Amino acid sequence: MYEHTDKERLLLAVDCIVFGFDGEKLKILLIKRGFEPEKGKWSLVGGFLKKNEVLHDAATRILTLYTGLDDVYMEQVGTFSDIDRDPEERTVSTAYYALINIKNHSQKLNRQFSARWFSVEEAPPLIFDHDKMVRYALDRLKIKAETEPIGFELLPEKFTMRQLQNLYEAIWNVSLDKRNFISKVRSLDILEKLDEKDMTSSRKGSFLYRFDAEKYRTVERNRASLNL
Amino acid sequence: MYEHTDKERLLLAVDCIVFGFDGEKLKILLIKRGFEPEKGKWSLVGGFLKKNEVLHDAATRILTLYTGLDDVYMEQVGTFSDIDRDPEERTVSTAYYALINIKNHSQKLNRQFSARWFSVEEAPPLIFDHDKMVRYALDRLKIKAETEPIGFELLPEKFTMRQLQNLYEAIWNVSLDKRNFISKVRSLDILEKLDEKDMTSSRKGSFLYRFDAEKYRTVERNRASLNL
DNA sequence: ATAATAAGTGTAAATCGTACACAAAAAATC
DNA sequence: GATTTTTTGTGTACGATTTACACTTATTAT
Repeated sequence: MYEHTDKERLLLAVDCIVFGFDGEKLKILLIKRGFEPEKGKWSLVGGFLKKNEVLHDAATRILTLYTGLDDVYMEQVGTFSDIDRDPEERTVSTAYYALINIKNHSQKLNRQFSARWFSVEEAPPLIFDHDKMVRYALDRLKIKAETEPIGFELLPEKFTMRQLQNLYEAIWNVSLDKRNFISKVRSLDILEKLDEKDMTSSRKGSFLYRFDAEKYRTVERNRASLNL
Repeated sequence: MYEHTDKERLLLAVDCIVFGFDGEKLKILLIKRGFEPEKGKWSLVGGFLKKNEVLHDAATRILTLYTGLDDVYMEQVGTFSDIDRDPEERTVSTAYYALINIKNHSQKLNRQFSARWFSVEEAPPLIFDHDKMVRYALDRLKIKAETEPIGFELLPEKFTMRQLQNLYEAIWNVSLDKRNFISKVRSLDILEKLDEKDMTSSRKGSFLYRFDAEKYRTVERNRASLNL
C-alpha cells in the first residue's frame, strides 16, 4: 500500500540501444566510458532522468547528445531494476531503442565520446546489465520488424533490394529467398522503383528504390504484416 | 552524460493491471482508494518500490497483498513518467499485467480493499494515468495471446470449448467461427478432453477440457502460434 | 409429443508460404 | 573482341493454412 515509510527515492537512468544499418550488417552504437564507474569499458549511451523531464524526452536528449541526431524513432524496451546493477548506488534504468540510418550520421560523435559502431554479433561485453538490455531490445526489434516496415528508419533514402533483404536477414538472423522476398515486398506496395541504378555493388548495377511515404503511412495504419 | 548535478532521486511506483476471466468476459481488478490522493476513486492496485527490491518482486508483493494469490503470471508493460501523473510528488510508475483465474480467487480481497472486478469495457474512469496503463496492457495481452497459450493462466482447471473461445473473443474483441476455432485448437494438441460434462450452460451439456501441462510446455517452448 | 437451446461436426475454395534455376547485363581480363 | 566473372532479376508449381459455411444431436422444459 501507499504507506509513507516504504517510499524510497532512487535514481532513474535511461540507456539507449542505438541500432544502425550499413547495408550489410545490423550495428549498435557503443561508447568507451570516459568516466567512472567502469571507465574505459564499453557501454550503451545513457544518462539520468531530470526532474521535469519524461523518459522519452530524456532518451531523445541523450541520443542527440551522443549522435547529434534528433527526430529519431525510439521506443521503450523496458525497465531494469536489479539491485546491484550499478555498483555506485541503487539505480533503476529504463532502456529505449532507437533506429537510425548510419549514412545520415555525422562523424563528430566519434571524436567527442569514443563512440563506435559494432556489428551486433561482434560487440564487446558491456558494463552493468547492458548486454541484457541489448538482448531485450533485439527481441523487440525482431517482433517490430514482423509487423511494421522499419526500413524507413534504418535505410538511406535510396537503397537496393539487396540492402533491404540484408536488413531483414540481419535482424532475424536468417537467410531469405531472394525471389520470395522481392515478391512479398512488392505485394506490400510501399516502394517506388527509381530509374537510377547503384553501380557500386555489381557490374550490372542494381535499381534503387525509395519508400513511398504516402503508401507507407497507409500500411502503418493498417498494421499490414511483413511476413517474410 | 552522467553528471552529478543532473541526478535527481524520485519515487518509483509499481501498478498492476490484473486481468481475470469469468467464462464470459475479460475483467480487470480495481480498488476504490481508501487513501489520499484521489480517495474514493477507482484505481489499479499499486505500491512503491522498496530499496532492496526488484520491480518484478514489488509487483508480486502488491498482487499478493491485494488478492492473496502468489505464483501468478506477470509481465512488465512499461514505465510511465508524465511529470504530473501523481499530483503529490514526481513519481514514475512501472506497470505490470497479471493473469489470474477468477475462480481461484479468494473473496477476502473484496472486504479488505473494496476491490471489484469490472469487465474491461465497463470499467469506470481511473485515477492518474491508469487508463493509459490499461490500454497498453491490453495491447500487450492481445499480442501475447497470438503466440502463447494464455488459457492456462486465465481459465479454471476444467473449462468448456465455448469458454475458451469466449476468452479469445474477449481479448481480441472479435467473433470467431466455432468450427474453425475448435479445429485450430485441436491441431495444437495441448488439450485433454474429459468425460465430464458441464451441465450449467445448456440442456445437452458440454464436454470439459483440461490443459495437458506436458504438451503445453512443449508448445510454449516452440512458441507455436495460436493464429485464430 | 413438441419446442427450445446450445453443442458438436466436415468440406471446399481461396490464400499464403515455400522451394527452386536460369538468363541478362556489364565490367575486367586475356 | 571474346571470354570470364559477378551480381541482378524474374515465375511457377506444390503444399499448408485459413476461411466460409449449415445441419444434426442431445437434452430439458412445456
